[in-house]
Amino acid sequence: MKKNGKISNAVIRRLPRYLRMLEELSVNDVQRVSSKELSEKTGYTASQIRQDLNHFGGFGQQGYGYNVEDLRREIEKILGLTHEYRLVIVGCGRLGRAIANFNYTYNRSFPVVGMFDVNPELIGKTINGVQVAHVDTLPGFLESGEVDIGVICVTKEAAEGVADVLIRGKVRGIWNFAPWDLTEAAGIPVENVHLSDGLQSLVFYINHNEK
Amino acid sequence: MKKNGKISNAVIRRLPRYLRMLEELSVNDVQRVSSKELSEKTGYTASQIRQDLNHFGGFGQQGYGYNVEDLRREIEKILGLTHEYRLVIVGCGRLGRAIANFNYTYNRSFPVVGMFDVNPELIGKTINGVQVAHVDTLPGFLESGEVDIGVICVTKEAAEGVADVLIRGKVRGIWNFAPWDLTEAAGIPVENVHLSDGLQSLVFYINHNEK
DNA sequence: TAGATTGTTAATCGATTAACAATC
DNA sequence: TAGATTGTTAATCGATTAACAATC
Repeated sequence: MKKNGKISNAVIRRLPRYLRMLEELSVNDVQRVSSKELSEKTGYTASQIRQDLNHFGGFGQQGYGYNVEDLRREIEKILGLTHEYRLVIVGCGRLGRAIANFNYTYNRSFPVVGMFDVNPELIGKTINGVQVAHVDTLPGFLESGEVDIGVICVTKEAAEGVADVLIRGKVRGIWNFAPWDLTEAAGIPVENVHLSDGLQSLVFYINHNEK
Repeated sequence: MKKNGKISNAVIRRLPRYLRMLEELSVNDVQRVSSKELSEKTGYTASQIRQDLNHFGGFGQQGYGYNVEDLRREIEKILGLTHEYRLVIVGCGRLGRAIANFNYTYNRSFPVVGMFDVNPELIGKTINGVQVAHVDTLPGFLESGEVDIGVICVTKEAAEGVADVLIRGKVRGIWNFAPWDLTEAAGIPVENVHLSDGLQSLVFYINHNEK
């Protein structure tokens, strides 16, 4: 990071989007891209894009723009996507299995190394090559130190207990899909995904869609 | 809406969170709540909460606070959660089925009325009481006019085509889980859910978690 | 009434946009 | 060189926070 100041959350949230656009350009064998072109693709202003990227360093070249491959690699470096992050999924209902599959298909740098549930019908089953184990075995599994991120796909009621186990087991971050807010008081970064929040704001816009 | 000015996106995104807190209070038979208490629960400042709520009207009472039930109902009214929204899910892979199940379990005011796929192995199967049909039958199904929201759970490649069909079929909003940005140029509100964006910013914070 | 807490205005803060000199 | 486009500073805009009078 070039600048010393703290990078705002808003900037960080835009990086994955830049990355997606760059990957697309890369796939299409586009070599260079200007902030103006990125602006058209992302909907952010060209000014904002240049501003954002400059928080981390001068990746562009005056009169030319940005080299697609270089910029992609830089953003990957900034985010830390240069190596794998091992996931355990706790809760193997449909959502847990969907995440497992999603990661297996699109997100190869986030391998699922363990899956846990309490349901005897699921335990022992193999999902994308990973056998579901009982949650009671999770603390022992975490002792291996091989887990980076815990994914919580259990009910609201069970979520807090699972979070505790994951934190005690020293995972580095939590991706929480339970409808319950795990605060950063946890001491590790937490990404709370509230699917129905998004659906509810969609409903607001449906009802206020002037036209 | 009391005030005439446009309500900012940031405010709308906070409403579902307020609603969640109020539902919890309601379940616990709490009658009244102050902006200060809501502040502790949500992490937003009391000032911001009062500001937010006042965009829509004076729901509180000086010296007392807010009546939990009333406020809950008001926010539901603002969002438009006073009646059902019928969903069709396009793409019945694990993610589509997870959404179906999620809605079936937690979101009873968003009934899934149709599920569609192209995979012959899935067509005819019943998921939470809904039979999966071939996507080719989707335009006909939409003619009934009984669908409010289309949920896109197909691959990136197929997403645009599905969006076209949904828009032509006059759904009122789209909930898009495909890793592709459907712009609001669609003419109807769209909620793009990019699961991996969240995971990637989590990784950033994992790598920059000072402590 | 006194105490509490809202509704609302004003102050502050931060993020976005505009502008342009630097330079490839 | 001339044209293009960045990097960066300054201006603007909007959102958040602070403060307090209104009032239950």
